[in-house]
Order: sequence, then C-alpha cells, then structure tokens
Amino acid sequence: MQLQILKIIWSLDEATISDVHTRLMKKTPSCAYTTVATMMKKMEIKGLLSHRKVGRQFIYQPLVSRDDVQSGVANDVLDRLFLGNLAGMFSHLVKERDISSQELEELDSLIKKMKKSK
Amino acid sequence: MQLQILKIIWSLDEATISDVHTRLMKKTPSCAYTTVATMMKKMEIKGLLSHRKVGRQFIYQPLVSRDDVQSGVANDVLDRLFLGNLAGMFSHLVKERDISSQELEELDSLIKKMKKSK
DNA sequence: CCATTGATATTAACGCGGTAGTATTTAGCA
DNA sequence: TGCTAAATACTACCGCGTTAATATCAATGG
Repeated sequence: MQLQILKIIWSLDEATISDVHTRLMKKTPSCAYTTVATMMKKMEIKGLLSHRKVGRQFIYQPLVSRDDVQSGVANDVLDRLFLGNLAGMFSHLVKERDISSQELEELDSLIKKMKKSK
Repeated sequence: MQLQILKIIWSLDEATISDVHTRLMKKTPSCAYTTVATMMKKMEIKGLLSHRKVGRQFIYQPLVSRDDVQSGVANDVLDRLFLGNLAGMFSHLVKERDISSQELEELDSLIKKMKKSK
C-alpha cells in the first residue's frame, strides 16, 4: 500500500489524505479513510513523505522520487537475487512477456549506446 | 534471511538445519541455530520447503526452484514499479553499474534473437 | 449558538519475518 | 546403565506493514 500511496502523490506532486483515499478506492474499494491517514503518518516518520498544514488539512509531499525508488528496488533485486547478473535477470523478464517491437528497438539502441561509450 | 536459506539449499539440493546454519554463519556470525530452525519450519508451513526424517535429523528440500523465485520477484517488480516498461527498468539498472563488454554482448545477442523470432 | 461534518489524533489489533531462550528427546559413548 | 551432546519442539518477543474503530477538534450552515 505504501507504493500505491507514493504513486498517487508522485502523480499529483502533492496531495491531501482525501486525495489519496479517493484515488486509492478506485483500486481498493474496501479501503478505510483512517487506514490511509495512518499509513501516510507512518510514511512520514519513515522519511518517505512530509506535510505542511493548510487550513485544517495536511498537504503531503514525497521526500523520495520515483526514480530513487525504482532504481533502489530494481538494483536491490538484481544484486540480491541475481548476483548482479544483468543478462540473467533480463532473460527471466523477457521469457514471460511479449515485448513489442518498439520496446525491442528501445533496448537495442540503449545497448548500442553503451557499447559506444566503452 | 529466507532468501539466504533458500540459496543455500538450492546450492546443496537438500540440507539439514545444521548444514544451513553452518553456511549462514559465514555471512552472519551472530545467527543462532534455533533461529535457523524456526525459520525453516516457518518456510515449510509457507510451502517453500519440505522435509523428511533420516534418523533424528530433518533433511529439507526446496519446493520452489531458483528460477521460479527469480522470475516471480523480477516480474513482480517490473509490473508493480515500472508498469511493465522493460526498457525503463533496464535503463535504471545500467545507470548505476559498470556493465562488462561480455555482458553487453550477451544482452545484444538476446535481443537479436528476440527480434528474429518476431 | 449549536449540531453536523470533515479533518486529524489516538489507540489497538493482526500477521509475518526475524530472533532466540528454554525444554525435551534420544543416540551414542564411557 | 547413565551422562552428554546434538537434534527438534515449544514459546515468546520485537518491529513493521496493514487495517480500522473511536475520539477529538474545529469550521460552518442553520
């Protein structure tokens, strides 16, 4: 759920509890308002969010960027589960999915670029 | 720690608690024997391991393969954190590391192969 | 002015990963 | 036979993510 909340705040730049709750309910209709409020408070303690007061409302902002989280998690998995073996991880990823031609081109050019910079 | 235990059992095909504990201590010297035993029992309840008795000892086997776990985790991250955007994930992974020429070739040929099968 | 409503605060429960002390059993040795 | 060491069994605790009920507070409409 923390990731869900971050995603919503990232997409809005900043958000109230109400903003997050409303959007969260579209995916998880059974989600109580106070649950969201509690999580966001804990995420602030943890250093993921900060808030300022406007009127009676709290307006939350992310303290971590989407890029930071993406990079952190992906690299952690690569290190811990694949011993840094990128090609090994990659082959697992493409095995189970249909990669579009466009995405293949994107990957191809990424690799070409890396080869050149060697 | 569950991942550490699985890695050890995968590498040995099957293992006693003692086997696992001994090897685990090389990385985590402060790890108590009973801690490992408890974890492995919980992992069995969870469906990750099974055991048979030989004499007084339990011999544990994995019920999940390394490939299954690798594939499951990697694909989960790709879906949940990157919305399935493989190139996006990939670029985060290469940004922070030095990829060897050999690995680049490996990736390149993987992509070539996929292009052909299109 | 007060009741309703929308906001945050407080409190608590649960599951699970992790950690480990203590108890019990038992095989093997002296 | 009886003791010791090794093995599992049992029990308990902590932290954290998650969930949510209840309490409190404050603005505002009647």
